[in-house]
Amino acid sequence: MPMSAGGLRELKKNRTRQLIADTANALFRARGFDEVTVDEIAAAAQVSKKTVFNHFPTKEDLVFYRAEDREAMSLAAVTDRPAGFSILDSFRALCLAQTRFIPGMRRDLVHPRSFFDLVSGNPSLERKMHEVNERIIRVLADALAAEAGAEPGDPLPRIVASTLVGAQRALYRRLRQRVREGGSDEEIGRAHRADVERVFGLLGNGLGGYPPV
Amino acid sequence: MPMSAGGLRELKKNRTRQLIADTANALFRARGFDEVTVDEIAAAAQVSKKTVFNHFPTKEDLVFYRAEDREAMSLAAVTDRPAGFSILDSFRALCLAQTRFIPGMRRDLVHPRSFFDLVSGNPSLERKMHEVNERIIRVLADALAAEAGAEPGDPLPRIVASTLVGAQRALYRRLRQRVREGGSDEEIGRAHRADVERVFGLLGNGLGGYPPV
DNA sequence: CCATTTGTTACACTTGGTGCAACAGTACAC
DNA sequence: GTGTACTGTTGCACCAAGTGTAACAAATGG
Repeated sequence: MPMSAGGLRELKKNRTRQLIADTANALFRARGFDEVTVDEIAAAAQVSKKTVFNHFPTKEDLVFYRAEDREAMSLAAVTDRPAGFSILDSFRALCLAQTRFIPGMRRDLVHPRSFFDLVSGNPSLERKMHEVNERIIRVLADALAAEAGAEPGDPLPRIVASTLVGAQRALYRRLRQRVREGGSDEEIGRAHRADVERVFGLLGNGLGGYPPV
Repeated sequence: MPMSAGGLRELKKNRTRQLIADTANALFRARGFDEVTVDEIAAAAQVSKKTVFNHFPTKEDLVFYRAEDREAMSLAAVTDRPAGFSILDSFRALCLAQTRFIPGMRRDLVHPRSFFDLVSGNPSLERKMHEVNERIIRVLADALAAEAGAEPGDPLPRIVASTLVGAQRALYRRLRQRVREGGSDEEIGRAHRADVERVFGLLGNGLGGYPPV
């Protein structure tokens, strides 16, 4: 009989998975994505190459293996929102809360190769990132369609989803840029909140007036 | 001395390029993307494998080698619009004009493997498509930022660009779906125009009220 | 006709990724 | 405990995408 969780087998499997991911990312950060081969990763993690690919279907997945978190958060902003909150409100709240990533961003920036540096400038990793993004949009769009009771094929849910995720991403990027440029948490937080209000002001009132004359 | 165009060498080069692309796409349509190797393409086009990769950096580029067209069209909607037209107006016009793709869609649908079938369901091609898309968004965002006189790092142009391109894509998909479901050009055109108005109505008036209660 | 440029080729090589059969440790039933 | 089914890991052979390089051949310009 199969057992789903809690067993010793499951535990070891997860350990192996984590070990592989950690080993790989340490190597990537030290030397860059393309400069590390899967054979090396396997050797460093003392595991066979086949095992690496058993856990991660592609080399890129070794970098993005936590992408589900972001997906879950975006989705929760839709499904678990308090009564009276519009979806736009929820996403605004989600974006305002991005300031909690500031410490992590600061930590990331001291690395010789930040996570961002790793991804940006590497075509295959950028592709993978867009893929992850697109998946989030799709999931969100489905949730929106369900809530709106949209008929199948209705393009609106997808457009709204793509807009919201796009806004979230752009604001995240902007925030990281602000952190990179320096300043206290308070200053950055204030500026970020202003960004969020500006963006959601536009989204709330319509794009027709953009750019302003 | 180098010569940019018109020479015999240039001509032959373009011929080779076209030949390779045509041969490849014919094979892809006949048997599917993964079921055709680059070696086969090279053999069928009577060209060396290296030559294929000289013209197209990746196998996926053989499918998307016309992507620049879409990019140019989206960009023109911003830069070449008549006075008094907002960007939103231009994109609405661009989306309304999508009905001109209906004949092409009809032709595509009779193929054993339509272009859409080729891409959808193939992870690497989907990734490539998202990459192309993201590039269009970036180019458009830059144009928007320039026009709006936005300061560097401003997230707004990117968000607007991502929304507009997302809308364009979703409406295109919807249109193709309508074509697939059948109906006269008039019926489909009418339905499409209604879709466009609905979408741009929402974008013009703000997303706050979505979904309606 | 000669010299230069440049697209094409052959070939060896690296690397990501798969399929398969064998192996080893875990789970479980008795 | 012991046997047995399950499942994660392994080694290995193999495929295909993509690169580097040096040689080749056609076009260009003088």
